[in-house]
Amino acid sequence: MTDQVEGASHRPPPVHTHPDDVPLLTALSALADPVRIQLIRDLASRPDWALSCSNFDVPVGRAAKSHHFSVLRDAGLVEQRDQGAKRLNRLRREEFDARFPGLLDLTLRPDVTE
Amino acid sequence: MTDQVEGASHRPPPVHTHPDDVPLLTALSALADPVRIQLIRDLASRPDWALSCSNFDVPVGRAAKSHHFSVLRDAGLVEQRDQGAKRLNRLRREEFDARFPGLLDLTLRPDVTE
DNA sequence: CTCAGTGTTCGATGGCCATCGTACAGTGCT
DNA sequence: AGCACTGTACGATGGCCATCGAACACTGAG
Repeated sequence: MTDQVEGASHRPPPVHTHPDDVPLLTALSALADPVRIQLIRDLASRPDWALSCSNFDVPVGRAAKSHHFSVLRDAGLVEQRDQGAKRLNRLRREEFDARFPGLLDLTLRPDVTE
Repeated sequence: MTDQVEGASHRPPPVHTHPDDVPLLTALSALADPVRIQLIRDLASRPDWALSCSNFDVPVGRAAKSHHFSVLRDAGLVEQRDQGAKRLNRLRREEFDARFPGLLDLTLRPDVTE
């Protein structure tokens, strides 16, 4: 029925951590990984909620990918929303930037990769 | 004689990497460590060349400390200069900030530690 | 209901890294 | 020369983490 009101989701929604509750060390550790940097950049190149987890092109299996998204959620970098079987993603640009000014911009700059 | 000209140092000078040659991932990995963050903060709280390696109050032995300074050098964060038996340190504020704007400021902010 | 697709969880594994103790090399002082 | 101090190099160790395969749960479609 494509019902938006009677959600009745029989699946635990993803647990999020707000950037304001994230220690600096956690944020830096989350960003200090090539796969996660790639995920963030891919995410930034598309509109919010445009990509589900399986749409990301990274050289790891589903299990590892799921793990990486968990790390990104805990670091306040990514928000997830369930829609059907898919789990849609959004980069928490403004909130994360308010907590760690400039850090996300730095990560998204293509020239610092060398 | 406390000669400044006839240095004749029989010791290999420390190898440095300029921040411009440092990939983002290297910089983030270097900063994603509690001991190194402490070293950087201690360094920032004193004038340039004021501290030798042994002066830092970090809960690790000499060997580990030496390793950490090596990592910081490779990440373009610290410059070292030999003076006698001591090895003096300087935080490469401007150069590093030119390459990764805001990253060092973020690391030095005391409130993001939580 | 069955099936294909999506994502999480679990246990196991391999590798990287922070740390330590020790030995060693310079340096300056007596 | 002898000594105390500073820092590095080396080998070993322990722990953490990224990854995988497999099993499982949920979803929407046929």
